[in-house]
Amino acid sequence: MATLAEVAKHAGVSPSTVSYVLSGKRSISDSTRVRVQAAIDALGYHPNAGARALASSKSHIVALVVPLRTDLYVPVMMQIAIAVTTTARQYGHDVLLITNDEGPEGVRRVAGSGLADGVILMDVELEDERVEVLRRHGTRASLIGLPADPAGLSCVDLDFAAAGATAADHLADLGHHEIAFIGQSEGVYRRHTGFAERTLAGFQERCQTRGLRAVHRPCDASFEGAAGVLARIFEDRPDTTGLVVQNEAMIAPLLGLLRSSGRTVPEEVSIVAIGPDEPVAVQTSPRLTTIPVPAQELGRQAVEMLLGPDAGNSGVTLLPPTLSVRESTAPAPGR
Amino acid sequence: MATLAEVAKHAGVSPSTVSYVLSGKRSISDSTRVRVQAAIDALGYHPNAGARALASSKSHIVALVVPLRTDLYVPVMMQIAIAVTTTARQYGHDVLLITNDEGPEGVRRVAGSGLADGVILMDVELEDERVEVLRRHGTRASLIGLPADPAGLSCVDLDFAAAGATAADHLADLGHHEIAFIGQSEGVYRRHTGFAERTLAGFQERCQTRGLRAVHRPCDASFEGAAGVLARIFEDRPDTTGLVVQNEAMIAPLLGLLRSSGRTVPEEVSIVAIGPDEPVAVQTSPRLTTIPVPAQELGRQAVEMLLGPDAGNSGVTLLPPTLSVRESTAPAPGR
DNA sequence: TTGTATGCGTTATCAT
DNA sequence: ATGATAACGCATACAA
Repeated sequence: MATLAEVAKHAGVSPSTVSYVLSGKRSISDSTRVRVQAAIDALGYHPNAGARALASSKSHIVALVVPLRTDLYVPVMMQIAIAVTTTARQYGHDVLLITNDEGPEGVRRVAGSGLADGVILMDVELEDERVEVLRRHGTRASLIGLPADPAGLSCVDLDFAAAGATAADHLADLGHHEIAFIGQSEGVYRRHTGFAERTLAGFQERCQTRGLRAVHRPCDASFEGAAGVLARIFEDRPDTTGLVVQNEAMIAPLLGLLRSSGRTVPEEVSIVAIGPDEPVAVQTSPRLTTIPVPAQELGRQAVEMLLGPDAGNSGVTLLPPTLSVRESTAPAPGR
Repeated sequence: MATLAEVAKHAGVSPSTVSYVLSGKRSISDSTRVRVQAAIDALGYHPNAGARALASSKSHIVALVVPLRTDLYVPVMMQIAIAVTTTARQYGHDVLLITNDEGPEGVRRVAGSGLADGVILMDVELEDERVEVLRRHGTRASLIGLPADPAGLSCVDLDFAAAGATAADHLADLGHHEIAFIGQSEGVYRRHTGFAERTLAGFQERCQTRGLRAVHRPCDASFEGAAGVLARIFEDRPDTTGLVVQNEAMIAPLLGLLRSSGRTVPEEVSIVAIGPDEPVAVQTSPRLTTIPVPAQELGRQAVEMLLGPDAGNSGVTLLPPTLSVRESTAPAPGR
């Protein structure tokens, strides 16, 4: 591995000149720049990451902390992770993957060792130990999701409350009166996962203002779970004509169950899905009306908050939900 | 940030002693070890990653190169990524995420800069430029998947040929005669993606020995794709009673289509799925008979080959397929 | 516009 | 069993 010093010798300049050619932090005459560049190419020089990190006390690495739970939908995480990685590259940074089985200790480790310049937290909980570690440590961080107290932090998330409200509105506009919210598994609510609670709150509030009768049913990620929930809904409230589903894994089973129970979508039952657009919504029949979670945008903005032009400005960014009307929603029957 | 030198002063020992307490590379009297440890705790010392990497020329980081294509099933990658990360941690390593949009250059970057000690390649193609970069560079690497020439490389993969054969066997054992293989999208085969070709080859060969009539149909990841393929299969060969599906995203649509076209599973049509077990197979109705891709095991072994006790031994590890018989396969009708 | 010299925090070699 | 100290490769403040 060639070193900067060797490049300098080869080009007949001083080491600092080579360094400045690389960093562009001071002006270099064209002639020497060319010579240096030639030497770099000739020797196949690559700056040593460790040395660079030591000298500049910047690792050019951001840590991405991902949950390893299986009860939240995986493609969203993957999309976020990829968006984070590609965006970080645009700022000359790499991404270190930290799984949450290390807990807060993982965050302490990467922050304390200077391994990462900044940390991105996914799947933030309302009271999150990792956030405390970051605060104490003074590490630059950005969160995807909202903790109970976001003071001094950079956070970005979908405005799930608005998403819930939008779903209710859409069904109300179509003349539905009895609707049901099929949510995540109970554990998610028990952990007080922010996004789930906010969606539900926004949904319920809007149902009230619009005069809709609504029920909430958590749903385990299994065929039985879906079957049980669905049966219960139509037993308790046979006149239910609208479903809001925030449980992407259950979309396919749900559609199958509705079909085999003889309820047509959207003629008899309308469905609005809150979740990832990509894999599921467009592969179903009928195609789903959705309020997509903008995974890519979340990842991008998280990095932007960390490394972008006005990094350091703490604050909460709530992305407005969008409604993609497809084929799974229609006017309520008998209207 | 406390430094090693400060810890040394605080403990009244020399810097090297502290270093050796940390690394355990030479014997230390209990008394000083305790004093040093106390100083470490008192100052909240964490070794600086950059300095450590510079001095030891080991970053304790492995790079994981993930594809960003959307036509291969995402959960498998996520499972592999997580397995890689947790296993790497057991060896005291972290994982750097590299997306394949950087191409071979990304590999060159992390290897050349010493950012990573080793590289794990996912979604390896038969002729893979990245492999050449690694070879030239002499970087330690392990591949998940098989290149055309694996000489000198550590590779691990599911034995997809055996998997294809196992699927054929299972259907043959059940008395099926006309069967169809629903594969990945055409692009995957055009790129000569190893696993797809090997599965198909193993399948076709075994069909021949067992006297089965078989057709292969690539399938795009869309509802229309599934519908078209299915229609074509039953038009060309109305007596088809067995389906082998290696396209996890299409499982749900396929089941839906079969149901709405009045073909019952498994009474009239049997289905064997080759793909991830977790999310899809157990959420369907009926539950799918599968030959699972052991994502976790693949990730674990890839790390093991890189960092484990006998790392450096190049060689190809083909994991034997397993067959999970569930509810989607039954004896051929009329037997 | 370019060169010189020092320091970054560890590891590891050589002493003792 | 422990201490001194020279690398490690680069960035940057200071000179010229």
